[in-house]
Amino acid sequence: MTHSEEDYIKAIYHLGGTENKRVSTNAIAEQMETKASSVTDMIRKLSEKEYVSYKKYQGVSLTDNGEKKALSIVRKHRLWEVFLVDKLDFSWDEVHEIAEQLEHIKSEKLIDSLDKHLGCPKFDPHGDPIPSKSGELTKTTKKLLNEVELNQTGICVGVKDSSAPFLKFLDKHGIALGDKITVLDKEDFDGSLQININDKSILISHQIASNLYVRCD
Amino acid sequence: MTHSEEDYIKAIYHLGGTENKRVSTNAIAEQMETKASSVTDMIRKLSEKEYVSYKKYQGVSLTDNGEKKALSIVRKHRLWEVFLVDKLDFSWDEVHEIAEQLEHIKSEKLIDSLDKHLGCPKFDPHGDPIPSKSGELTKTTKKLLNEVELNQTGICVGVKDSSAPFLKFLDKHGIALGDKITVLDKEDFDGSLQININDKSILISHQIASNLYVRCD
DNA sequence: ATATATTTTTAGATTTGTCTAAAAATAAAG
DNA sequence: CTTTATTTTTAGACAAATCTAAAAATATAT
Repeated sequence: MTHSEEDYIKAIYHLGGTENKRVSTNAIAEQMETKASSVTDMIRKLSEKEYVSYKKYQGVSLTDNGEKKALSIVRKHRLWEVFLVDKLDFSWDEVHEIAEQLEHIKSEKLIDSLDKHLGCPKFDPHGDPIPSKSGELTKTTKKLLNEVELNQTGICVGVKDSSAPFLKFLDKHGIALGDKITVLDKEDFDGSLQININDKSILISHQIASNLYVRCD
Repeated sequence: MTHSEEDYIKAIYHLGGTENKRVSTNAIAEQMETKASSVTDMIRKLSEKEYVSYKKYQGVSLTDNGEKKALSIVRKHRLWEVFLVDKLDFSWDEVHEIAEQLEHIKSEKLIDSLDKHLGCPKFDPHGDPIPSKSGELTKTTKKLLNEVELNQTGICVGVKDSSAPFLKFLDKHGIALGDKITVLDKEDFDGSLQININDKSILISHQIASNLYVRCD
């Protein structure tokens, strides 16, 4: 399987082109920053190889085989992200591009060993689940902090707004990736939240809360 | 710089096509398991990009720029080999193929971090020196054990014969990669060697000695 | 429902890296 | 110093992945 074929499979997967949902040619073209005509060509090839089911003008969806392939690529991508953050001290927002390259390295033993070396992590640095070797996904929803219910606890796994000012704000108030956050109170008036983080209780605005992703297992 | 271009540069480097020594088209073709005509084409391109100096029918040699590039690729290759052996518990004879893929990953920060993470190693698992970031090579000769002088000490860094029987022999007699070996005596009669290894003194045949590489710093 | 707009596909061209087969240059041998 | 053999280069073709421009199918709007 080609580097490029893998990229297409992954794109279709991320657009949700699985379990009977069909994905349009244009959507894939946009996702991959290429032209629709190129997409049609590649889809033809993937269809012949039975990674996708394709009907002219009706879009594509992954076959079982294609989805398995997609999950294996996603697994590699996310494991490498964990490696970069946990072992090489990259910050979670600079690993994507490199993982995009590393995910194409071909060696089953390499991925198995890497997985063990990292302690078989279940989530990547952005809080997204890592598919198991057999392709199972831990189905946990990552949600915005303002959607978390009262007295529930979540782990901070990412940001929606990744602008420098926002990241600086988080840094200043001691909110970091991996921190455990409990929602103590919700103000009806302006939607601001009283939260517990690192054994301190602080008040944060709705705008902050609606840009912070947490995972509640 | 393309994946393929990098492969050619590396091949020329390994054939010694540096410092005024020219390498023949056929030699490159053989090394890369491709055809001479393909080599000519690629050499043209590399010549235009000034990575090699090329005169028709006279072979090629790397320019300063090309050599720098080659050293950077070799550096990546060998650092990844160390990673695979030291961190992922690969054995030193199964890492080459994977490192061949990993050496093409593009990220300066990645290699710098990897280097630090591994403790800035000076040699790869085969005993070959790892070029520094600026392209300097520790010039130590790796030699066969039977070429080591009396009372000199070397570190076991590889084998010439990598057949299963030989590796089994080494295992059985407790000779492993990284072991310190001192040559205590040489028998004129049959060339066998009395060596000290792991605080034990043993006698090994010339045939064994002439298939074991050591590094004497 | 018919005209218009959008999406998707086709047809033909391009680039990269490769190949085969034939021609040209160099090296080796008598 | 010719003739033969080897090496290297050219010429032309091919597969992969892409693009542009035009045609075909589908969707939208009045």
